[in-house]
Amino acid sequence: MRDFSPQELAFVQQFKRAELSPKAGTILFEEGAESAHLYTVLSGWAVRFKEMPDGRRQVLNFALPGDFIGLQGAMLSTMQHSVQALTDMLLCVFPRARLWDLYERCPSLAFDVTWLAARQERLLDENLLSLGRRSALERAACLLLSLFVRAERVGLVEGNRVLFPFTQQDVADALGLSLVHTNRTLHRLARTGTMRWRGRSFELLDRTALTRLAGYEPPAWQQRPFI
Amino acid sequence: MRDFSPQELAFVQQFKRAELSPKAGTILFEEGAESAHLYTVLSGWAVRFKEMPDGRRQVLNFALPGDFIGLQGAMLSTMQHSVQALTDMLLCVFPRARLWDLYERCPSLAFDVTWLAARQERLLDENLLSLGRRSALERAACLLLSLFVRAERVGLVEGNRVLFPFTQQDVADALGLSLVHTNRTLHRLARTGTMRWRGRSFELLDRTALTRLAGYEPPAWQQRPFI
DNA sequence: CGGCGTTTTGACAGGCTTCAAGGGCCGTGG
DNA sequence: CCACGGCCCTTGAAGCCTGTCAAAACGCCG
Repeated sequence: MRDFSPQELAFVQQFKRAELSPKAGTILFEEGAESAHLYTVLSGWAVRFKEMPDGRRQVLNFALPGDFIGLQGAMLSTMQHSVQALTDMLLCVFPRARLWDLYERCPSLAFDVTWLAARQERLLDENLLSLGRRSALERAACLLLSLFVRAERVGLVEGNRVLFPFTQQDVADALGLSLVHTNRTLHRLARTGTMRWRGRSFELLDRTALTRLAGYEPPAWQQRPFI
Repeated sequence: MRDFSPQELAFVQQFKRAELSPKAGTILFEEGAESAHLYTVLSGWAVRFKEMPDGRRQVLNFALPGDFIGLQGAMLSTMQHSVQALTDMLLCVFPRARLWDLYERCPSLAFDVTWLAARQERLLDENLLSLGRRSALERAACLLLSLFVRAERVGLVEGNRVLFPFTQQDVADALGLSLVHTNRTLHRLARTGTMRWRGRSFELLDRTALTRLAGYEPPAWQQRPFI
């Protein structure tokens, strides 16, 4: 993510008790449960989502390498959302109990944690705008573009292709649409010639046009500044 | 919010350079601008919202006493949303440039900042579920109930009444609905006998029933734990 | 080859939006 | 004191976007 000072590095090493390699499909956190630690995603994709008693499901967002998961649970006792691995993953485990130590002994890392939280909040804001005010087509364009850009940042894009490890059902749950309508919308989007998505492989054909369709200002993807 | 240690108190005093008393309607932050400081709400209400070029507007959430505003701007350079005062307010000003000092010199307060960010994120998650998966009636019930509970926490409720300082247009923009449909929905909700909202005065008549209508688990409003 | 999860397509119903206009409240000014 | 304008709330009607129901096609894997 960024260069660490030797001191920070030592500290991270000390915490980095373990790594975890959950298989695709593994539930990493379950709504309502207490979480003993939080994770940094080293590789792989995950979904963060909520479910209602009657089965309705909303995807809150996706987690990619470099993202934190479980911070909410660590700060506020129980988790109020679930997280599931979409691919095989590699996670860096961070014991929740030692979060306070981190704040006391390594303020620069504490700052990073808050920075990640703020970045996450910005993503959620953007999604909120989508669900509340964008049409189905705009939403789809917006989501796919956003995921593409994020994937690009962490080097998951080759040429103009990414492997999207989720189904149309996942996309539907992220867009707040029905599966059927999501399918039709994706086809409509494909017919604009701005992108292609067959199987699991997504291809960006015309970034400017897709951006315009999304009503989307590509959000100059902030890098963590050096304080 | 909680009891401070003398040390923390001294630190806060030192930062608390100024208070600000914006009038209702004042824009506190503007989308796209750099922000020089962030605020803690001491009293009054504000809206956090985003706007699209064509005028569509989505309110992201409301800020009440005890909430932070502007953290995103402080951590990630430019603001990507606007904030407007709904009432006359009293704000505690915190210079952005000194945020880092706080992390270095007062970890317990730094921890609080992150805690607030996590709480905020949880609110956004809940809203996301509303916009994506709840019907208009459920959304309205959910929002009103959530605002009532938050107002209750900070002592703004008398008996079972609160003063909601926003218009139906604001609610519509929060729910992601049109003004017309929001109006109809609010009437439909009133007809269930679970609440009343005339003028600016909101009255909760049947909390359990309204909760059920919202498909809402009242989210045990976490207090900040003593580490 | 059979089975299951995913994607696709069609038809129809309905929730929500849009357009339009009227009503109520309140502060301002003549 | 009353007329006026502005903002907010309310109500009606028409139509579109999106949801639901249903079924078939596809692709993958055992």
